[in-house]
This record gives sequence, structure tokens and C-alpha cells, in this order.
Amino acid sequence: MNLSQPDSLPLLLQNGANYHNLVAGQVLFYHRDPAEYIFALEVGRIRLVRYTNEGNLVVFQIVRAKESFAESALFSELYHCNAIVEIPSRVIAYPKSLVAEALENNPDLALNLLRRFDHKSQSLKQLLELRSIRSARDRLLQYLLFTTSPGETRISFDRSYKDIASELGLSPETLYRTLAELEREEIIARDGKQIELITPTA
Amino acid sequence: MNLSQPDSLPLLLQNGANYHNLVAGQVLFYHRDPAEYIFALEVGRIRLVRYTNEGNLVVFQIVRAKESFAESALFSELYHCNAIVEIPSRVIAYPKSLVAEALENNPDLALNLLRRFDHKSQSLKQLLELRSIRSARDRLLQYLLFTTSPGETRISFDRSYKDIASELGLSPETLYRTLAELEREEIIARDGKQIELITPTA
DNA sequence: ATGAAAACCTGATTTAAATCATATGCTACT
DNA sequence: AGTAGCATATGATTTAAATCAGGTTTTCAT
Repeated sequence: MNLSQPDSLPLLLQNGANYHNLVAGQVLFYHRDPAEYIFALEVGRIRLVRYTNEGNLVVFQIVRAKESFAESALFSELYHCNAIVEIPSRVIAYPKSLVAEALENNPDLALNLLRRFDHKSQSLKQLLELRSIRSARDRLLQYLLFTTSPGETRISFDRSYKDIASELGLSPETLYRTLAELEREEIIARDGKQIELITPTA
Repeated sequence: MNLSQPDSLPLLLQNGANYHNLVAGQVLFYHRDPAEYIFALEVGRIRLVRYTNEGNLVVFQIVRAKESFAESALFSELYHCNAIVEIPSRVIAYPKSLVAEALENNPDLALNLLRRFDHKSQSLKQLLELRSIRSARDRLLQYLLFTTSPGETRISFDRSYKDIASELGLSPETLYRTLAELEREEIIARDGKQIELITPTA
């Protein structure tokens, strides 16, 4: 999703932060674990997910390098989701007490965090908008539009279609089929995980 | 959705605010209007919605008395959704320049706003979680659980089932049918718009 | 290099929700 | 009081995505 990113958090909070190296498959924290840290991802990719009672998977966010996450630990005793490391990653952990303290007398940090929170809300709204599109075809097209940088026509996926399907709320089979259909109709062209939008539908 | 609410915004920003009375059906602002104000709802009910390209309706939030909304105007030149007045309402409009200025030297306001942003993100996550439940029956049950206050078993809807259906991402017919089914199975009991959960499934 | 596991892909079938149709009750306005 | 319009309700039909079942290709560990 191509929403521009706020400035870097690390610059504003340099003392008391711990660095951690993580391997693929590792779980940084689980849903309902005590929320003690706020994180910034230096390098790597982390997926924030929750499982519903019925066992459905909900993908809230794909955290990428230079993004922060779990900021809402500030206002909660427990984490609201699972953080699953997708590829080898390096995170900075800020004790939330430290952040809370810094907030008291640092308006810049507050504004920075506000911007981050807002950014996250916008992404969630975008996901919700996607989910409100019933047709698999239209949903996928809208996803491609959201994902494409303005002015660009190419998208390069660094994740499996299976993952993307679950983010879209579609079965993998439906995603494969719909991609194939769009390719047949020459609305997109594919070269491996590269997708080019031929008809800019918007 | 029963997430507890942050403290009142009005107390923190008393100068420069404008009061407005609104009638049902009125549109306070449209998607992509210039975002000049942040609002607090004194009394009434306002629905924040967006329409997708394909014409689908997305309900982002039902704003109720004492809640604030459109805070993200702070970080955007344009509003991200339409604000539709559902019942006669009274709002306070804070010019965003005023809020931005106050933020600079008022850490309390910043923390207050942060809490609001977080609160909104949690609600959006809850909506997204709902939408990830495919089965109409399970989705409705989860919605009822989310909506019920902890310890309570009764819910009193003040909106039409039609509205609730669109918030749930279901057709009204499916909602009617599913409610009737749950009533037949004595999982819920209904008295008009009052619903009682008989089997606390969670 | 080899084998196992996972991703990728496509066809056939099932299924559940949308849609269409129609009817009744309620609300509000004159 | 009368009526227009909408919410509510339910039955019949359609439809599109999930699921099931089979394949091939790619990836990865040994």
C-alpha cells in the first residue's frame, strides 16, 4: 500500500533501545502477551496477524524495513496480535515506559507518533475498503491499484501469492484463477512475480 | 463496539471552536473535501463512509455522542470519507491549524489525541476481523459478542437492521434470515430491536 | 544431485450468500 | 385518516467463490 511513511523513529529515541536479530518463522510476540515494547524494524519483514475464534486468519499489516509497529502497546497491557517474522530481520525494541516518559516532554516525538498512528489507520481503512469489494476480480484490481506507486504501472511482489491471497481475503485458488483471467484479457501482463498494469482502470 | 473511550477533547481546547447544529441526512463533509476541521460530536450520531469505485459502501465508523472524528485531517489536505448525519446532531468544529498549534506545547493534548487514534485503529481492526469471518452466522455472532458490554447479555440497537447489515458486509436479507435462524435455535432471543444472547458462545 | 515439501496452477463440484420477487407492517407526512 | 415510502421478512433462484482433487514447478535441506 503506497502511503508515504513518517520519519524515522530511532532518531528520536536513542537511549535504552535494544537491538534484536530474528530468524524467519520466529514469533516476536503473541496475541495477549504482556505488551512491554514498541518496535521499529531495521531490516526484514514481519507480519501482524490475528486468528478469529473460528480459525480464520486476519492480516493486519505487513511491516517492512524502517517502519515501526506495536505502538498501541502504549495504551494496552497486552499485544493485540501475533508478530511473525517472515524473513531474517533486525528490530529495535523500545521499552514502552521509556516512550511514555519521553512523550511527556517531547512534542516532536508525540507528533511523530501521531503521524504513525494515522498512517496505520489509513492502511486499515484501505484494507477494509478492499474487503468491501465482493467480486474477486474487482478486489484484486483495486489491490493492484493501491499497491502501485502513483505514476507507475509495475508491481514486484516479494511474497507468495498464497500470502497475498490471505491478505486479500481470497482463497489461493481464486487468486491464481483471477490473475490468469486478467492476463488472458490483457489487463495485466505477468513475468514471474512482476505484474504490469496494461489498462489503468482508475 | 465496546472499547472504552478516551477523555473528552473539548476540555482541552476551548477557544476558537465553532458549534454547529445538523439535521438528519445532512452531509457534514464529503470524501476529498478540503480537510479544515477536526470535530467532536456533542449529541447525535454520524456515519463515516466511503464508496468504492464499484459502488460498494464501506462503513468506517459510527460516531456517537462525546466521540471525536476526522482527526486525521491533521495529516491530510482532504477528508478520507463522507460524514453523514444520521439523527439531529450537534458538533464542535476545531480548525485544524488551532489543534496543530496547541499540540506544539501541550503534551497532554498530544497524549489525548494519540489515545483517540489508537482507539480508532482498534475499532478498525475489529471491523477487519469481522470481515475475515466468512460465514454470515459466525460473523453475526462475533459482532454480537463485540457489541455486548462485558458481563452483559443484552444489546439494544438504535439503528436499522439494514444499516447494521451494511456495517457487517452482509445483505439485509441475509441478516434477517440469520437472525431468525439464531432465534429459532434459541441462541438469541429478540424483542424488537432488543437482542439477548442466550448462549454466551465465547 | 536428490528428495521432500511447498508453491503454483487448473478442472469439477459444492455451497452459501446475493439477488430477485413479493408481501406485510410500520412511520411519517399531509 | 389516508397514503407513500421504507424497513422488515421470507421464499425461490442465481451466482461466484470455496472446496476438493488432481497436476506441475519451484525451493530448500540434506
